[in-house]
Order: sequence, then C-alpha cells, then structure tokens
Amino acid sequence: MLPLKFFQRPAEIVGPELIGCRLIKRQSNGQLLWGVIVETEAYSQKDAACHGYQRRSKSNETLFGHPGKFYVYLTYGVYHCVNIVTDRFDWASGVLIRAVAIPNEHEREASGPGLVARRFGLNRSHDSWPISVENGLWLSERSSKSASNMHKIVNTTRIGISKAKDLPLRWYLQSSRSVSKRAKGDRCPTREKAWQPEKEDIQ
DNA sequence: TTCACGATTCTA
DNA sequence: AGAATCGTGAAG
Repeated sequence: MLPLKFFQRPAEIVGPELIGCRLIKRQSNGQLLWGVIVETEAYSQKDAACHGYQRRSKSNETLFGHPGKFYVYLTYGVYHCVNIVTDRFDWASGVLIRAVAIPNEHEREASGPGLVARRFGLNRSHDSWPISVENGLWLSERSSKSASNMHKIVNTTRIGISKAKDLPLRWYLQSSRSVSKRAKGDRCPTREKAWQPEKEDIQ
C-alpha cells in the first residue's frame, strides 16, 4: 500500500511516479483484480483543463478535498474516469489513471480511462473513497522486477481536452502496448519486445 | 427550463 | 473523421 505521504505532493510529481504502480481491487468473490498503471495525466487548480479550475461544485468537491482518495466522475454521459486526489486540502489537484495493463488479459482491456473504470467496476459511488486495503480498493508500489525506473517513461501532452492542451502533463510506459494513444513518432512495440505484467509481479 | 459541452470510445 | 449519449453548470 502506498503511504499517504506519496499522495501529499503536487500532481505533476505523483503522475509519473504512479507509472508502474498497481491498482488493486478486492472483488465481491474475494479474488483480487489488479493491474499495472501504464499511463497517467496530472491536473491541478491552476490549469484551465482541471475540473477544479476556478469552480467548486457538488460534482468536483472531492478534488478539493484531502489527498489519498479516489475522485470518480462521469464523462460524456457514458464513461467514468478514475483519479487519485493529490497535494493538499483545499487545492484541487489529481492524477487521472488513463491505462492499466492487466496480467493474462487482453492488452487493450483497460486501455483508456473509461475502460479502466469499466474493467474495475468503478463509478460515482466510489467517488471520495479513501485509497485503502480496508475498502478493498488501493494502490501498491512498483515491484522491483516490473515496470519501473529501468523502463523508459514518455512525457507528453494530455489527451481529449480543449484547454491548456500544450502542457506536458501526460506520462506513459513506452514499452507497454496498453497505452491508449502514443505520442507522435512513438511506435507501439511488437508483442515480442513489449513489456507485460506477469503473475509473479504480485507479492 | 433550455442549451452547450465535455479528462471518451467505437466505427467507417 | 464523426456519431453516440446524458449529467452538469450557466444563462435566460
């Protein structure tokens, strides 16, 4: 379990460090569903693309709250997006989880924020949930073997927004085929070369 | 009450 | 490239 301290830092610091960490959910049948985070984006109050930009409301309240919680919202009336609240109380900021690589599942099963939420069964009812093992929904650190510092992390601009689109606040694991959209000129690795999570990654 | 707009995904 | 889809916030 990642310590609270981890989240009590600016989103642009937490964003890239979340790459390689695991998203874990205890399902109703008792089984663990988990995957490695391979793509993230950072948002904070000072940037125009952030939900908390100059506007506090019922729907984005969690983003202004304490770090270490999930901020889940509905977009396009259809898809849910999962965020991690970061930094400090009363300052809207968070990291959007854009893609997760799940062992023994299709590469693109959770390739995109809406698909991540769908696969993990997350929706508005999970909004403001603390990240904790007790709640059955948490994050764990990078494994020593898996996606980590020895893998290249690409830093590029965010996706699907109209405002502040030039800020380099998106990060992804270059060697993963589960990344939703790659930066211009970055070719998707072949299955042979690509990194992928393995069962042994979990402790 | 009305209207425009998405932190998206899927299909052509 | 374009449509689908609906909750939310701002305007009238």
